[in-house]
Amino acid sequence: MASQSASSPDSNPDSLSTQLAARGYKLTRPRRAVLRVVAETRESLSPSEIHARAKKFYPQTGLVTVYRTLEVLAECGAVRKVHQADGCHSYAPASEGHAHHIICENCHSVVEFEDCDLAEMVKTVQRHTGYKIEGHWLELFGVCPNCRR
Amino acid sequence: MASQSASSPDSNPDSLSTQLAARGYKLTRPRRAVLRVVAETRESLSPSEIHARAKKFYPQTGLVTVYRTLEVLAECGAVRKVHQADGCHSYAPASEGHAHHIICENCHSVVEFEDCDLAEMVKTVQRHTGYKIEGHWLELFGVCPNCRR
DNA sequence: GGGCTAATTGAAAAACGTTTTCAGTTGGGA
DNA sequence: TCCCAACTGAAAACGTTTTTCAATTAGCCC
Repeated sequence: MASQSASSPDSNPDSLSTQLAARGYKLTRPRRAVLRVVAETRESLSPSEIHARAKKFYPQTGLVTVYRTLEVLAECGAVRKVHQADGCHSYAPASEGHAHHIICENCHSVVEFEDCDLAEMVKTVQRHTGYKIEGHWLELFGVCPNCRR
Repeated sequence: MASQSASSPDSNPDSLSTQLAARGYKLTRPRRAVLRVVAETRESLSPSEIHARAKKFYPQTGLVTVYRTLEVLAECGAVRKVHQADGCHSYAPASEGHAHHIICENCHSVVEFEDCDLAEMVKTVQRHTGYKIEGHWLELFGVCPNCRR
């Protein structure tokens, strides 16, 4: 079942805050700013885009702190790095557990989905190549409902 | 059916050469050097690794030219950018047509495979999200036969 | 084979994105 | 309120990629 990232329980700023606190991280102003940016977006954003937006909430926010906060959020699983043709330098909100992204080629909006049954394919490929397959990585590209109009 | 990249017809230096010529590219010494490196490897290599190896064949080869040649080769479909956890800065030999890579987490060796039947999944995801899905991108991670020993 | 010309080259410099360093600041428990 | 480890931003360091430019070279034409 697919779910809108921006409205999933885990990218809600409150639950993110408590999740950080639970892991012993302090809830500082710049972190709050980055959290808000991530929670409010439906697009994948580069660190510097996130920095620009975070400054609207807390103008002193430094780019360095954005990098550090993204690292923490990725560790918590709240964001995921998104890999695109032009590089792998943006982050998208993510909910818990195994999930993949669909990215709109037009507006970069991102939606998560979980239906990825690759078991059959993995078996075949293992048989053909002799590799022991331990993980996979899948992204879909397309056009979102908004941009189709 | 899976195929060893290094032995596929398209990463063979000769056919690569004629392919370049067909597109109006000149066959210069540094390009030959990069071609040989790509044709001979079974791993995914970063531009600077490729540069280091290319210098064995033509010592004057500049790193800039490696970047430029990789761009040309990617355009011809002879190499593909490989995306890994630590970044997306390496290239793997690629044969023609739609294919994906399996990358060994231990030695970075790369094998291609073509069995990717995602049609069913794509249909489901389209229904659930409203996105019109136009492409996908899949990489498998695992341990190659050599490293399993 | 020799010469011509556009494509290609390497070195240096610029431009990026990311990480490290460090002295000063701050969140949140005692 | 005080205290201290966690955290911060500015500056500098760093590695990768791109741009610039004068010199070189591949391959066509004669």
